[in-house]
Amino acid sequence: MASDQRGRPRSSSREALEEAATELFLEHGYQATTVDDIAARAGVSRATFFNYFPTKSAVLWVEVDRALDALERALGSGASLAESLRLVTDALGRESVPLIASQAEAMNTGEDVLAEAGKRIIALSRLVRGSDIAPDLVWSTTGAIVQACLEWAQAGVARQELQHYLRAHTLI
Amino acid sequence: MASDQRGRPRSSSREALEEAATELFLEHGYQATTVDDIAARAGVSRATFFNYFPTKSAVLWVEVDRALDALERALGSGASLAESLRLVTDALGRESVPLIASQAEAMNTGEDVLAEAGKRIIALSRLVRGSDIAPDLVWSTTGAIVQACLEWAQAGVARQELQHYLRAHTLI
DNA sequence: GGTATTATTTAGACTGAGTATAGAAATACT
DNA sequence: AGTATTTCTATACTCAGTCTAAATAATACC
Repeated sequence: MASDQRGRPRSSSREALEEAATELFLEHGYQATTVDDIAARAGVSRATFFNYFPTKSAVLWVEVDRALDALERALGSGASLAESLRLVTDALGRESVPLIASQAEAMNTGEDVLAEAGKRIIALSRLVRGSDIAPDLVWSTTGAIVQACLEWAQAGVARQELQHYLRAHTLI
Repeated sequence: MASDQRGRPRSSSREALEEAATELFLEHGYQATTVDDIAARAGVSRATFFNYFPTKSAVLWVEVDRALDALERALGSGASLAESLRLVTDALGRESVPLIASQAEAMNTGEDVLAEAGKRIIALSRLVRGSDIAPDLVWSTTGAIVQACLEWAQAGVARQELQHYLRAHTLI
């Protein structure tokens, strides 16, 4: 197996699965692609898929989940929400728009992917609740963050950094 | 309550299913209850359950979905968001808190119910987007509505009408 | 080299949600 | 009565996700 070559362990199976899933989602749509299909194209077994991803949809959300984890860590170290958002978005390139945001349409995603989006929004709201934001502003703040991220993700060639959209909503 | 032994139960299957599901969710938790269990207690077949509810979790959300439908109708008739919210909440009694909101904890609901909550939030955001609200305020407005509804649902004996909480967030 | 240890992968069986369909049973309508 | 329509059921199916136990790496250590 691959040892950690720089910081985190690199698994070729994981990468192969991510790649195979992305291809198949774009080729045949999210619904029409089964976990078996993904594993087959990646050249591993079905069981291996679930070694690396808890659910089929998780492949679509790796970047988002990583960002949420980073935000949680930042908040955990005592930073304010605004500071934490700055921190997390600093580490984000202008072009690293999550796959799910840029390709959702092409993948013909349906209700289940929608539900997954909702899960992340709720997870975000929990982080906001645990931050320095006043309790009665938790959800409007959560909504504003979602809004900023969507504007960023859906922007075309004129896309600016995520921080710009957060600033426009006076979040940072 | 049990129905008569011979022939079909007088009450509609739908009501029997709703009741059976609620009981079982409270008795054994949401996860531990299968659709088979619900159908068995309701005295109907599993297939009948899916005649009335698209998913197992839908039983928990009937009131919420009804409210969302009402909001959609109100907006469809040209009313502003504030007016529509007033309209819908007028038809809501002070005590008719959705089952899911008041009993979620007792039902030991997990990730899937969370995902269902997220679906409704996204559905709400779509309605807001189709209303008179400015595009860049869609999500913060959505968040504020969610906040108000949660405060209402989670209020104890001192609960006031939903309109009170919406007003506190300057939504109506 | 060889051997123990550990990480990774695998097959396979299982549960349970959700879908599809065709037919049976109840109800409504005339 | 008979017929149409709705409601219900049996059954078989797909697929996601869980679990277990074993096989196959890869690595560490001697």
